Amino acid sequence: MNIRDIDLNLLVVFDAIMQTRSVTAAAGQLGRAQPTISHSLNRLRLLCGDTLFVRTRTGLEPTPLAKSIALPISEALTLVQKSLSMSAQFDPKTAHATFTLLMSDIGQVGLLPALVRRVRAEAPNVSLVATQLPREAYGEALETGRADLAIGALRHLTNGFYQQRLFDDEYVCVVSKDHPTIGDHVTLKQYINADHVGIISPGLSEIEIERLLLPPGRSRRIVVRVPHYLAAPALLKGTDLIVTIPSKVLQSFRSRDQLKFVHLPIEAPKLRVHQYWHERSLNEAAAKWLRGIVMDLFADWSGDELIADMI
DNA sequence: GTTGCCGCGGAGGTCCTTCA
DNA sequence: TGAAGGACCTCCGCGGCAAC
Repeated sequence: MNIRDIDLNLLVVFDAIMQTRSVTAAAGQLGRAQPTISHSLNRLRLLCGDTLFVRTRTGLEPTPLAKSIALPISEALTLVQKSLSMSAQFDPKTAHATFTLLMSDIGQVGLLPALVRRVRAEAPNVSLVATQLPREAYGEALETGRADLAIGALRHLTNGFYQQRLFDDEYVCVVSKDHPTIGDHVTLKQYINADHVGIISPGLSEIEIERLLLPPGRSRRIVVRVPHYLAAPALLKGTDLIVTIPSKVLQSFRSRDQLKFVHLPIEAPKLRVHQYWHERSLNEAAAKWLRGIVMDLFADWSGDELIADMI
């Protein structure tokens, strides 16, 4: 028997006759005419090479073959029905799912704890995987489904991607508390002449950051580059280095007592943090639920409640 | 790759008859 | 009484093809 010859509706008819032990009753159950069900049964008989049901005084009695395939067919139909309805709706209370989120290390420290608490409260069988990829790999990860959501300032994600603003942040400078030349504020001359720590951010490239923060034609001297924000405090202590970071990153540093922050010497545009997803998951119920949770948690987020937990 | 058109085959419906 | 099946009709899905 070739699976291509099987019409799923024939299995539905078989299941209905198995339940009712009657062609007429099966027709009533399925909303079809009695001859229709009879025709369907006939096609099934030809496909299976078996009469499947024989008439007796008490109704249609299944043959041994019909009895042997009844349970697998019933389970298969249930599975198909469940699978189709699962894609259309998502019940967080009962759903088993794993979501992969792309976010920076600081996102994992600052944003993830609140998200985990919320997800565990609403969806006990849902797991989260937080990971960080090179900037150029974010798009492909979302496009192929290796990741469900990305959080950050990922301005390079445009065609085929959707975004939703979560909160705004601003850049600040951080230096060692005993910095030899920078006191309570930093001048533009001091900022440009200083030796900088560069963060290899998955969001904005260094060129984009320079364009945002510095007057045209000016550049910073970066003497050390690190891939994680959390590496910055150790590099700053006892040195004359300076790092430019979003203010919420500063709040996430556990040991801030040996550091001080100063405002930028120029008026820099706000850093807009969004959640990003690919159009493939635009209408997926599970993905919509996750985006709703993230939006609910971090829209106009101050971050204070999270920082309070960490200090 | 998508869309629209056309022809064909098959499934479903009704009506009716036959049979167990 | 209810299942099976024949005759006939309608409708719909699918494949092939062309155009974009």
